[in-house]
Amino acid sequence: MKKEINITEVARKAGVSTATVSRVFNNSGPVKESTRKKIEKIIEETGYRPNILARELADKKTHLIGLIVHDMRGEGIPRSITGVSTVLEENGYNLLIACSNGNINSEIKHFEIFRSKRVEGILFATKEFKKEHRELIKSLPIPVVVMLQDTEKEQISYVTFDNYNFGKESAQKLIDLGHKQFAVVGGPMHSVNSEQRKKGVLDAVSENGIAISPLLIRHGDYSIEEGYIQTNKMLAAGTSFTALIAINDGMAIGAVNCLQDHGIRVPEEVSVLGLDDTVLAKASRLELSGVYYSYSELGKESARLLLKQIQADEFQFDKYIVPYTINLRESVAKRRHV
Amino acid sequence: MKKEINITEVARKAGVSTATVSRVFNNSGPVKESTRKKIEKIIEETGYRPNILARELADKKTHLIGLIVHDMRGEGIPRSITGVSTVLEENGYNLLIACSNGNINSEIKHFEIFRSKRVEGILFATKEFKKEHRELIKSLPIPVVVMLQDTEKEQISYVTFDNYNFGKESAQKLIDLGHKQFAVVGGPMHSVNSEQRKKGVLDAVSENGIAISPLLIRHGDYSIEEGYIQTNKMLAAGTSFTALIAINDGMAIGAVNCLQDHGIRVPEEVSVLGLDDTVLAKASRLELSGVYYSYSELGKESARLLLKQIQADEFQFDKYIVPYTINLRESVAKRRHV
DNA sequence: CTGAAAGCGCTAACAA
DNA sequence: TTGTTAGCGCTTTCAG
Repeated sequence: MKKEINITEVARKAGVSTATVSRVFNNSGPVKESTRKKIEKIIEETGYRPNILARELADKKTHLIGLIVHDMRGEGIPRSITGVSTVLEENGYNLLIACSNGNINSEIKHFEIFRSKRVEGILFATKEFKKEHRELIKSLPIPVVVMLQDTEKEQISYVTFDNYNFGKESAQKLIDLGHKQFAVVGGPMHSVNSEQRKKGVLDAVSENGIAISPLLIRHGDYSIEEGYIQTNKMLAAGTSFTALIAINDGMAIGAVNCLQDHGIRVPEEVSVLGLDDTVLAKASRLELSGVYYSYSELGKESARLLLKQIQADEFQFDKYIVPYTINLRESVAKRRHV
Repeated sequence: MKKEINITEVARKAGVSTATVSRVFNNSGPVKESTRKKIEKIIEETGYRPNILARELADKKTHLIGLIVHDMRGEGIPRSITGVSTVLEENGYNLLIACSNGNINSEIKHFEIFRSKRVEGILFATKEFKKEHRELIKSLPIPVVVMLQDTEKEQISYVTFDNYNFGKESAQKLIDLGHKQFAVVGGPMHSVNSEQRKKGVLDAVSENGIAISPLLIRHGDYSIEEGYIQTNKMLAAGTSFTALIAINDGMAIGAVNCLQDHGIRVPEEVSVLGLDDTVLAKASRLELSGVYYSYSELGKESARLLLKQIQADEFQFDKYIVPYTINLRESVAKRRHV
């Protein structure tokens, strides 16, 4: 195993001082052309690479950002990470990643490790934002930006999607198409994002003076299977509906499958819309309607917000809401037989 | 912005030397109970966290692993990363990630950066393994493990799937079901993984004395759309087939869609198999057959291999082939009308 | 049981 | 144009 060579070694071989080598490497001062050449030759020959740690220790800048995520399955987070990575690279920062698997102890541990590693800021995505998180983050001497959660009331900087509003606007679109009987398949009730979307939907509905049966509000775990199961239960309930909104596209697919298995035509009899628009939407035969929001953009903005705070050397509360687009496709139609 | 406090500061406040504080923090030497208590109190009060950089500089161990990937869309790589992350965490290592977007200059740059950051080893996933990669890696003073590529002939350690064999075995299964007329939708021809799978399929076919028309060997970019388009072209060619193998499940879905649009029943008239088994396979109405291999396992094994080399302090060539399972489901049937 | 001091590799201020 | 030196924060002998 070859060893890395250090600056002293290079200096010795070149018969100069370390300061001169440093000047050559960083172009940080005048060096006579001949000595520069000589040193460059040695660097070339030895394959010398400065030990950045030493430099970082000296000027107390690591150019390191820590990212803690709870899960990397699903297409959202990886795309966000790509966005983060892009912006960091443009700014000469590196990315330290930890995956907590939703375990709060693991999250806390990684905040600690990252702090010890002297990252200059932390990006944090968790399933559920708890009091412990708030306290931990408030006690940190470096800025933190929360991703995919609304931490407005904790006054911690965040970047997220406009869950409430696109939920509301989506429902309004269906209402505008004449729909009056709704069914909703929400996500897990402890998920803030899912609940916000659901609230948007329900608010739109009630603001239009439409009632919705509690039997037609169900919850699933985002999977295709659950979409199927919950839709099945709603059909069994016997209360009819002409529009179904699922909190994500996986469950929307399950819903379509279930409806079709019951001989119910989509969209002629029931329109289906997912509040989400991932690769899954494209896999289904029927072109599924959905709401698109860019995870990559979310990652980029999160990184930008964080770098801004690092550069400003202060943590002002800040936030960014990523825009969305509602894509109505095959699975949605005007209500018939009005 | 609060500042991080250092060991000297703690020592001063406690009225002891830095050596003693260090001993307390690391439990690395005898300390009188009363002084220990005193120091622990100060640590608690000040929230002191040692600067790991300094420690790392001192003992030349960063406990850092670098990971360079070309792309994080798709479900494979993120799952691999999770696997890597799990193993590294168990072993007290941290993960530095860079996304190259398949750009070779970016890849090289990150090898450089990681080396300067004194990572102890590098995991590398790229689309196409080039001569430049080989040379760069051979010149590095730290071990590298290549993921998702067979770098046997370059004698660089790697972890990958058994592409050739599962391609071959899958085709054999269909042959055993009586199929004699095959169609194949391969991936991009420059993709080694895809070509290996294809070769496996073709070898199985020819070893069984079956001929396959060149018109029924096509290539697509892995997307559902391309699966559709290429299948369409094969149907247009007029040569009939009873079994279609797509190099991944996305294209298999496209193929199924296309066949059904032509009124061809799956699997009654044509069996369809994807050499891949992701979330997409589950999204299709028809239960798609596929080959499953664990990306998470791939990540874990890659990390283990790398750590082993780091600990052994030598780069012996090593490799690991992740096992697979062939899952025949609804989309595959015995050949009828034999 | 505790402290003084050297050293990890590099940068930057100050001299020469 | 170049070298000397101090110092970044920590660990680790070596003395006491």
